[in-house]
Amino acid sequence: MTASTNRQYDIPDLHHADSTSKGNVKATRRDWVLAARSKLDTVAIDELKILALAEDLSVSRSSFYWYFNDMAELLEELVTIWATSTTAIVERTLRPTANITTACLGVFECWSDTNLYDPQLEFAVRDWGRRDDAVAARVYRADIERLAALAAMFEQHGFSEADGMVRARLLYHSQLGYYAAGTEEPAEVRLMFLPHYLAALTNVEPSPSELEDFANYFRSMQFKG
Amino acid sequence: MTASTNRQYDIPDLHHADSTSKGNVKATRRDWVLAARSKLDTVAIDELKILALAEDLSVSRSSFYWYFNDMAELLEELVTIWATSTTAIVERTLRPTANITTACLGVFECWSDTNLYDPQLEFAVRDWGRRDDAVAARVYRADIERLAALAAMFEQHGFSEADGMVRARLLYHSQLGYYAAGTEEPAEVRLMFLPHYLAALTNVEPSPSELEDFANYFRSMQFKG
DNA sequence: GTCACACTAGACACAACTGTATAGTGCTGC
DNA sequence: GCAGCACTATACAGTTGTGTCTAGTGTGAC
Repeated sequence: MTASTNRQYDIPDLHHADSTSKGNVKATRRDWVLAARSKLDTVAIDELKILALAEDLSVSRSSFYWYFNDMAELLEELVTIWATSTTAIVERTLRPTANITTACLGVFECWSDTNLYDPQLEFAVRDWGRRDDAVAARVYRADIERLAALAAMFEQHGFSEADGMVRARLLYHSQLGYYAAGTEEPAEVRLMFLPHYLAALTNVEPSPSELEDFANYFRSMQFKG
Repeated sequence: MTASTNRQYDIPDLHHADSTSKGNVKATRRDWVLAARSKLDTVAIDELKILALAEDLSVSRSSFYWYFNDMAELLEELVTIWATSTTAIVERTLRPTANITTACLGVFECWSDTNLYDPQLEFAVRDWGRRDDAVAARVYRADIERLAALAAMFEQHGFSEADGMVRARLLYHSQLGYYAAGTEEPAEVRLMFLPHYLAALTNVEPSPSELEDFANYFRSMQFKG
């Protein structure tokens, strides 16, 4: 392979507007990653083409090979980014909460914020896993971890082990299924269904103030893109 | 991975064992379709290659062009096959049933039988829809139709319109999510969770005899693979 | 000002795949 | 037993993608 591994970049949070104004730079490593992510709405993750990304960035292909050895390296970075969503979910299941309703609403925050959980990337990786065993194993572990965390959350609020697991699955799988179906609804429609969802999931009627708090949070997120 | 696949199979509805024993025939149109379907575990539907299928069938590419104008025509056939699953689901929601539990169990029959509902094909088409608008529109209509049928089923058993819709979504989306997560569990494990699922979905405890009947049906299906 | 560094352009060789054109090949029916 | 239909093999030209190599180019440091 090429020896072009001179990087100073550090993607991790992918923030900070590029201060890389030095040299003859047209596309940064981060630009390539972002170009890849935004291509996922028209191309499967394992069918991303260097040429196509180069055209999107108005740069020649050779720029790519400066930052990455090959496409596999870029894809690895995408999967790494995807993996952070598991942390976000698990973190919320561990928050101390007054009741199961607010506990669930805490998790729902993830589905409100594409910085925490990006459905497009989620399904891109998941689809890839359906064809690639190594990716499938990582997706599998993530699912196990998420479900275990959610089940523990239900148990924490008095549900039996089996019942907690089923409700964890209902919550998680129905959310996955919601995105799998590609449902796109206005925020207000989603909020309208919310109390019924919560009631079915928790067996407890949510209180108006709980709903109100979440609705405010949810609406505020819609504007941040 | 050899291609010595002398099949006698019969997966979907397109039946009738090929009486085409005439002439110099090595691969029938149906063989091409089946080869495509069985490739979906390693290749995205819109990335199927004629060359690869030909190798699987131990036949030259030109055979393909005798049966199809191009790959688009084969894919159209796959989507047509996929579409039959909607009919299977809707048909079951319309069956007269004594209570909501048996009504749900009727629908669950679809998830037990890959002739009625093939998760692999389902997600292959769905993934494709995520990148192709025309396919997305067909998937969207199928989801609407399935959800409306399920919601009507709940309403038929006394649920309010909003509650029926939410429970229809929970049932359908959680099933989609279950497959999206690629969960593979032994039949007995799935049956163990079943009563809890039903209770959460319907708000009614299922009776032992209802569970028993379904378990027998479900187990019998596992061997037909 | 000029030099080195960090990056980029363009060209080349190669591989995979598509669609078409042409020349078979082996049952089946008569 | 042979004519013809239904299908198949092989060859060719064209497209799209990859990875590598070599020769740049603009900017900041000195």
